[in-house]
Amino acid sequence: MESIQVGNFKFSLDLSKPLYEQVLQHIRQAIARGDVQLGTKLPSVRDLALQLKLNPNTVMRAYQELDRDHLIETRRGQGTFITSDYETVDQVKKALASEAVIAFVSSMEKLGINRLAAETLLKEVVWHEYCD
Amino acid sequence: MESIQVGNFKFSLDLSKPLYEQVLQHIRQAIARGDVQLGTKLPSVRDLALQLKLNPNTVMRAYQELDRDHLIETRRGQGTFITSDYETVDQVKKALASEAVIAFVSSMEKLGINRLAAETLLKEVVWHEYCD
Amino acid sequence: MESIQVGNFKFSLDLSKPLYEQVLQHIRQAIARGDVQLGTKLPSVRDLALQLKLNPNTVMRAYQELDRDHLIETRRGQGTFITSDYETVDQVKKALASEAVIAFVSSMEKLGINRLAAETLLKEVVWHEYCD
Amino acid sequence: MESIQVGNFKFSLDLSKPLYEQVLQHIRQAIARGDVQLGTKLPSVRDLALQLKLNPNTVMRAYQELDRDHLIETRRGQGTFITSDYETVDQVKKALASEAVIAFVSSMEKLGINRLAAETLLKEVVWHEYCD
DNA sequence: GTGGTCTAGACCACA
DNA sequence: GTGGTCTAGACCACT
Repeated sequence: MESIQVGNFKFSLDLSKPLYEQVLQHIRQAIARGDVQLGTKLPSVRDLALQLKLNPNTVMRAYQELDRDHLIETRRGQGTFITSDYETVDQVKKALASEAVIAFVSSMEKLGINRLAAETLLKEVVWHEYCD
Repeated sequence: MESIQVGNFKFSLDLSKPLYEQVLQHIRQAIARGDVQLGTKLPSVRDLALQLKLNPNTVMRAYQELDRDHLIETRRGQGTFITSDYETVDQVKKALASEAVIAFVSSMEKLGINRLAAETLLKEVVWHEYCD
Repeated sequence: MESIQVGNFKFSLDLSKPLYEQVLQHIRQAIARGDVQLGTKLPSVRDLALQLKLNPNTVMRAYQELDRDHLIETRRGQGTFITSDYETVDQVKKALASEAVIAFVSSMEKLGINRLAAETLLKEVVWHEYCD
Repeated sequence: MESIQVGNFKFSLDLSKPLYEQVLQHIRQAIARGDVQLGTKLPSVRDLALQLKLNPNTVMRAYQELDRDHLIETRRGQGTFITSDYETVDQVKKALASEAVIAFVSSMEKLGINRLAAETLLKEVVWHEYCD
């Protein structure tokens, strides 16, 4: 799993998920995390595809989906830009966070792990992470 | 999303993921949760397929993947049985739990949400759940 | 994999191969190895099935195949007996041995392992076995 | 038993074992033997199926099992490739070789053939092979 | 009766 | 174009 830096974005792609989805997620997370300034220009589809060694269609699809969520906007002849609307970014961030939380709680329930045990597990992981 | 009860198993299938995987997960979770007794016979491939309105091959694939993880074992001409080895079950349960925890923590990190904020989110969800 | 002693025969059954074949092999090997005296009476089908917790049909099939090779013979109303013909036993033994040798050499060839390397591997295994 | 050449692979299929397993083994052995270069593209599922006169599903199953062992990797929409990781190949090769050796030694023991006699048999076979 | 293999053919997602 | 999933239905081996 190689990691490639393009502008302010860091991409690491593997085969476990669709490539367009991974590209999409990396960009979305960078925006949500605040790693990139709102209103900034994104690399062109062709450029990013070249650097990530991907088919332009793959990058295009990632951009399209981000556009659909209004996280980025394409201006004819000028390129693709990150939205300037903080509200949108915040909403997306909250939605993603909420999704992750729900997925986690749901997993614990499906495995029959109660809240206390789940919290213990969480602490263990956080603890291990600090060891790295 | 209809829910179907077969023996001690409850299945609810949708189209978001491969059917065989959903069947697999339901059975695996039931075993991990301790809902079914170890060593018990599973419904036959044909039987489960009939009740879930699936093709036998789809059910079979779920069974085969569980077999590879040693959570179930197939005895020629007799049927398919849940493993009697508690160790295996426990390991699988721990692996699944750990996977979920790591996915959650990773999501939070990718979104730039720190531990405190993450915990707050978790509590909110639990609170909402009680409302349902 | 539990091991069960019945008369002079030791059976250890698993799920990797057909049960009737495993029963057949255990008996055949015991005869080839000289562990049981020629002309001796075998346990009855019902008896062996009971002790091995198998379906009588399974044991029956094993006996039938051994009968086909004239390694055992069933005498109406008296039971099943190991052949008294040493020639037959010797031929079967040689055939099985030859089969094993050919399988081994074939495997090595298919993996592109030459004779020298194969011999080295063989010695390693034998050496490890002595450690046990 | 006809033999079919496809790219750098030679397939000869019979009815003694599942077809998907034979396909799997031929590819695995070719990789272990070093007959094909690591990182190379395999024939597409449909293509190989066509040439071997098999159903695509049969070929796919062979590919999937090889994928699980990390001997090959499938890249969405692009095709199936032999792993580039020499380590994995080497491990698999060693495992297969070891398996064959153990099977052989075990057979000899079960037949009550001692080491010296086994070595004699081995030499005979090699001798016969040169006659062919 | 059980599971396992195989075929034929449809439909989908991805690049 | 690629692989992945699913169905329908046949046939086989084992118990």
